[in-house]
Amino acid sequence: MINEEKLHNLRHSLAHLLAAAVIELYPDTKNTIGPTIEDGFYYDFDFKSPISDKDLPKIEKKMREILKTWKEFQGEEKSEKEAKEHFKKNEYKIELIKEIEGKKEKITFYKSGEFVDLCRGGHLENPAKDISPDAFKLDRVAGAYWRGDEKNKMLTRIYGLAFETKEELDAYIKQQEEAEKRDHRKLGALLDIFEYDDDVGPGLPLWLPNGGIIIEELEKLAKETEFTAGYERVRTPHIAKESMYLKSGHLPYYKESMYPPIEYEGGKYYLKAMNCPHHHKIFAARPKSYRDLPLRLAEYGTVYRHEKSGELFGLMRVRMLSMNDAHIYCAKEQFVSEFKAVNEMYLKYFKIFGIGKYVMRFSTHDPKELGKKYVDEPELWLETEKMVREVLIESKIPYVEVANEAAFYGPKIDVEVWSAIGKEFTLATNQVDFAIPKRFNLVYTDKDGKPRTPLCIHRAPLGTHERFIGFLIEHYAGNFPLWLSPVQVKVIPVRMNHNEYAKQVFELLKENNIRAELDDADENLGSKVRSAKISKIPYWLVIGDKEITSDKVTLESRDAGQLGQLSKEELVSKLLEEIKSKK
RNA sequence: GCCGAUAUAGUUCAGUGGCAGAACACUACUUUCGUAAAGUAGGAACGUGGGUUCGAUUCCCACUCUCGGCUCCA
Repeated sequence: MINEEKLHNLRHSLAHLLAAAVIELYPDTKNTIGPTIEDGFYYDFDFKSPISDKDLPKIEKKMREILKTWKEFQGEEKSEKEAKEHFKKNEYKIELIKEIEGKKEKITFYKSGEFVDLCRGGHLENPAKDISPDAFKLDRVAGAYWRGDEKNKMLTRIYGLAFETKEELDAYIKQQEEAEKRDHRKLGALLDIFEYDDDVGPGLPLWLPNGGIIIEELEKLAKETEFTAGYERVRTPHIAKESMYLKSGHLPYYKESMYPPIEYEGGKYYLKAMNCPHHHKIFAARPKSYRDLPLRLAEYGTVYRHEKSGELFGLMRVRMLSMNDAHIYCAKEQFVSEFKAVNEMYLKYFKIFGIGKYVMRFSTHDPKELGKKYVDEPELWLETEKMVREVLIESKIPYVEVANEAAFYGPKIDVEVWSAIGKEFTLATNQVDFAIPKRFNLVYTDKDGKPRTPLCIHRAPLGTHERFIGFLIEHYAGNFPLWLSPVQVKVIPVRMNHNEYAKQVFELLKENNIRAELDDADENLGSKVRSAKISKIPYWLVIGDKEITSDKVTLESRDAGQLGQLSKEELVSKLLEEIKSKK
């Protein structure tokens, strides 16, 4: 088994090799940086004329040629002057050299064959011997901004896959192909869950009936859970006047991702991109006492965000989102227990859905950005961040803390998950807001008769329908548990003359609110079973002479195979029990 | 938004400067069948707008959508 450092060195050496091959084939190209990544390496270049993935085989061939001549890596320390002289035509390297110099670190060059690069080291001793020429593959070409900043020039990034052996590379490629099969975009079409239409617009999904059922079930779960937890449901309009977003302070921070306003009778109306201000207005609609707190206002609120065209991705990144939103208004003393209760709700949901692989990301502010990216309340930032951190530690929830990623109005905790093809997404969010209630002059009368401003917790444990269902499709690979399955049972008569009895069973299931479908097509049994399996339906019933004679049904399961004969009553109670258990 | 790629029936994929092909799905008929595809027939497509050409789905240009990334995000 190769150790991590060796694999890193292998990939890092290959990045050098890629740069060497590119420079040899395209001599006027400027090479920039080339780190290793999870499955290989990449290198960013500034090409004089653009290249495409059609050029990769040629580059790959050149790499293999050069590899034979690379018997060692020689490191050498250079002065700033020598380094700048060597890279005088490459402004990117000059920038890096200045940076290294600024940090008072050593400048080192590494040379293999004819190729020299600015590098801090970490290579194989003998690339020609230690790199298997068929265990790497140039994967794709992509654009990437210099230093990851969209204000900078766009460079051309070449990605490569690299492993110790060809077998590992092949296994990795195979595994990626398997993962693509559970891609929610593919399964979403196969299972008739959602669709896009050019006339409706990009990022605006149409939920087909099967998607509609999943949405209804999720909302039912949320409504029941929130009712028990003391939330109250509200409803708010989809548009609002500009003045509200000016008051909330959202407009300067959010204008880019809001749809342009509708001008009407001299006023500007915006499509809402968040529900918070509307809920704040509901808080303000009646005078509040400390006895009204905590006040928990919930709504599956639909919002519109004009995400950049290149950012759209299946159901995971869309322009219309229905959010499992709620705002909890509480006194400072109530904050910890409320925040804890919200966390517990998250964990309860994750248990229901069997979500185990996620990261809790605690995002805090950056004092340097106060007044710019974040509201200028240095003490409140520190105070609320401390409270959140303590709740996390006390609840023993593993988390990572990242600075400079908070919302503009307070710290937040995001739940990060990965899509089938490896993209990272925030599935759910839980945010503290100490700023906007003040801007809206939200107050309650405290015990001492004085007005006080409440804290606000924004929370959306089920995220948005779009992203959550996109995630669930991949999480279950389309094999939804019974309670979420659009079709729960398919009734399959063996021959046409069994249709009548099958229809009776079908009606019985429907009377019990079980989502059944009757397949009375003039087809043979094998073909009907096949279509039930392809649609990933959790249960089907086979009805033929045997069943009619015994007045029973034969139950079969997608996950557990043949379950034998049951009476109709047993069938209904078994299914209802499983639906109720949400297993 | 930026860099690169793609676009042919509902889906997966062929193909061509001169009448557009398959499989599955769909519809009808035949068949009446016990566990992942019965048979026959039929309807159904070259993303949009320009250009080159006697003629463009094919070549060129622009746009749009989608895909792979970057940036951003629930």
